[in-house]
Amino acid sequence: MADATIRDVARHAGVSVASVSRALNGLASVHPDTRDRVLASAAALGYVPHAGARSLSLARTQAIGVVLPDLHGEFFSELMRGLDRAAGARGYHLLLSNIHADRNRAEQALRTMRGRVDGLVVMAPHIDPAALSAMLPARLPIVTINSPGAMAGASLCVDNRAAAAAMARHLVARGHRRIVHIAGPEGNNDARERHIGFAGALPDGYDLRVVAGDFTEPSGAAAIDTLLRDGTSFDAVFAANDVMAIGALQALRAAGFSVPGDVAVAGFDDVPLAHYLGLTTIRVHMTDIGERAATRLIDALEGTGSAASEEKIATALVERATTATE
Amino acid sequence: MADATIRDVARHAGVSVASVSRALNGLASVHPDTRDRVLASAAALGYVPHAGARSLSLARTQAIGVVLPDLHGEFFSELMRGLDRAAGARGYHLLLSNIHADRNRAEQALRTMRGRVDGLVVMAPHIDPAALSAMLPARLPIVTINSPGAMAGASLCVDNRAAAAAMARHLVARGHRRIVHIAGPEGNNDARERHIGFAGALPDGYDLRVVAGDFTEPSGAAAIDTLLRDGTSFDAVFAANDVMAIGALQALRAAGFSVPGDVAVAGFDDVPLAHYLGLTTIRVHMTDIGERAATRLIDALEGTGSAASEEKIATALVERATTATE
DNA sequence: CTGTTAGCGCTTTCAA
DNA sequence: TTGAAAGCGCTAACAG
Repeated sequence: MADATIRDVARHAGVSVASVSRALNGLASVHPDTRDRVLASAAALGYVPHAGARSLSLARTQAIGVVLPDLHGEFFSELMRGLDRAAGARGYHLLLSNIHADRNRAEQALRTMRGRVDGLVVMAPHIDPAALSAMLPARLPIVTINSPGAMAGASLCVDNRAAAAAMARHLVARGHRRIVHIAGPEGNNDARERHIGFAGALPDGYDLRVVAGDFTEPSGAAAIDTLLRDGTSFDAVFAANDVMAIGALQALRAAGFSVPGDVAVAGFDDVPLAHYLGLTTIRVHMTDIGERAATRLIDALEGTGSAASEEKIATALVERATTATE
Repeated sequence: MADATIRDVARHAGVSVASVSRALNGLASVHPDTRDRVLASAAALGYVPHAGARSLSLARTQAIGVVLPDLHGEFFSELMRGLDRAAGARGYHLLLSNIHADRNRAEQALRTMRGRVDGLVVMAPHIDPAALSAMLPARLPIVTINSPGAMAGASLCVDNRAAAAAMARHLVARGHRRIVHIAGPEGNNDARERHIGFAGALPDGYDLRVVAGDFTEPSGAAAIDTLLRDGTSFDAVFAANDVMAIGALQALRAAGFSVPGDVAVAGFDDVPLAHYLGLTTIRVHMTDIGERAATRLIDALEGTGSAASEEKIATALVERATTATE
C-alpha cells in the first residue's frame, strides 16, 4: 500500500484537506476537536508529509546546496560539520554537489539544483566569478567561500594575505633572511593571495625566491630538490600549504639538512599531521567557516540578514618546532 | 522577473508545454523543427527545469539521502567521496543528514526525507535495526552500512571479525602471548565485532586482558595507565581503533616502554596518522564502501539489482613499525 | 507529430 | 472555524 497522503488523513478524520494542513502546521484557526481528530488520524495512518509537494507549493525547499571542489580529509569534513550544524539548527537540509574540473559537468550540477534548494554555498577557488554566475540559475541566493573577486551574494574569505604576512613577520623576527616560498598552483586564488601577502610583508632588502608547486606533497619535495640542485642557499621555507611543507621537510632532512637548525619550514592549513610533525603553520577553522556560511545564507533567505558583503575569516599562526629558535 | 517556466518556453516557441517537455527530455516523437525552436527558446529565456516540480510529477527525486553519525576526518570524507562518485555518475544527488544521539531529532531528520529522496544510505552502528526501521518512512529503499543485524534492505558490512582475527594471528605469529585489547564503547557494533573476532582467533592458552575504551585518544592512554597501575604485564596491545592505539602508544612511550621492543601496538582503521606513526593497523577502504552503497541502492531503485542481502567488505592488515620484530 | 488535460501532494485564497 | 478549488511546474495519457 502506498504511503498515506494528506487526503487519506482528511478522509480518515472526516474533514477537508485544508483542515488537515492547518492542523498539522499548527495554524491558529482550527477547532481543538478537529485538531485532535486530525492528529489522531495522522498517527493512525503513519502519515508523513511529502516534502517535495510541500516545497512546490511553498516555493521553499528548506534545503541549501553545497558545491565544493575535491576537498580532502579534515578540511572537507570540518567544513561540512559546520555547515550541517548551522543548517540543521535552522531546519535546513544539505544537498551536495562536487564541482568537477570539467566545466560542463559543473554547470550541469549547478543547474540541476534549481527547484531543489533555496540557496547555495559555493567554494570554487579556481573558477572566476563571472563564469560562476553565468552557470548559476539566476535568483538563487549564494554565499561564496574563498572565491576570487566580488560576487552577487555574500562571501566569506579566509584572510590569506594577513595570515601569510604574519608568517613573513614571524620568519623575519626569527632572523631568517634568505627565504623561499613554495607557491601553489597558478590560477588558484588562495595560492595567489598567500603569495602576495607573504611577499608584501617582507621588509626591503630581503631575498624572496619563489618556486612553483601544486599543493601536493611530491611538489613540495621537488621544489627543494630544484633549489638544492641550483645551489641556491636559503634559511627558511614557507610553503603555500601544509602538504607541500611536509614534502619539503622530508626532502630537506633526506638531504642532510637539519630543520629548524639549518632551515626553518612553515606551511598553511594546520592539517592534523602538522601537529604531529611539529610544523609551524596557519590554522583555519573550517568548522567556523561552514557555520558562518550557512548562517549567512539562511539569514539572507529569511530576510534576516544584510545584503552582499565580504567577511574575512581570521586565522591563527601556530608556532611549532620547525621554526623554533634553538 | 521570476525564473522562466516551461510555459514561458512554450509561449515563446509557439508550441504546447507538452512539446517543450518532450523536446527537452529528448523523446523521439518530436519534429526536428519543433525541437529546434524549443531549444532556441529555452536558451533565449535561460530556462532551467524546476527539479522539484519534475520530481513531484515523476515520483522520483534523483536524490539519495545519506544519514550518518558524527564521523571525523578522512573517514567521513572518503565515504562521501565514494558515495558522491557513484551517485554522481548515475545522475543522483546526495542529501545529507546527521543522525544525532537524540532519538527524537534523529527520527525527525529521517521523516523529513520523505518526498526528498528515492532511497537512503544509513550508517548507524549504535541504533538497533528495529528502532531504525520504525523511524523510517515505510517503502523507502535503504542500504545500511555496518548496522547490527539484518534489515529490510541491503547491507554493507566491514568484515570486522575477520579483520580482528587476522590481527590476532599476526600478533601471535610475532610471538606475543600476553595480549591486551582496548575495547570500543559498549553498544557499538563495530567495537563488539572486533572484540569477538579478536578473542575468537586467539589460540587456547593465550591471555587476553580486555580494558574498556571509548574510541578517543585519551581513553587509549588511560587504558595503558590503568594496566600499568595494576601491575599487569603484557607484550602486545590491540586497540579497537587507531585513535585509541595512538593514545596507547604515547602513554607507553611516556612510561618508558619501547614500542615495539617491549610492547607491540596495533589499531584499526588506518587513519592518515597511522602511516606517519608507523602504526600497524587494519585498512578499510571507505571510498569503496561509499561507492558500493550508492551503487547497490541505485541498482535497487532502478530495478537492476538484487534484493536484500548482506555484503561483507574485505579489509587489509597493514603491517608497520609498531609490531615489527626487531 | 502535437495539443489538451488531468494529475503528483500540498498550501492557501475565497466564500460560506 | 471550515471546505471547495485554484494553483506550484512538470509529465503523461489520450485524443486529434
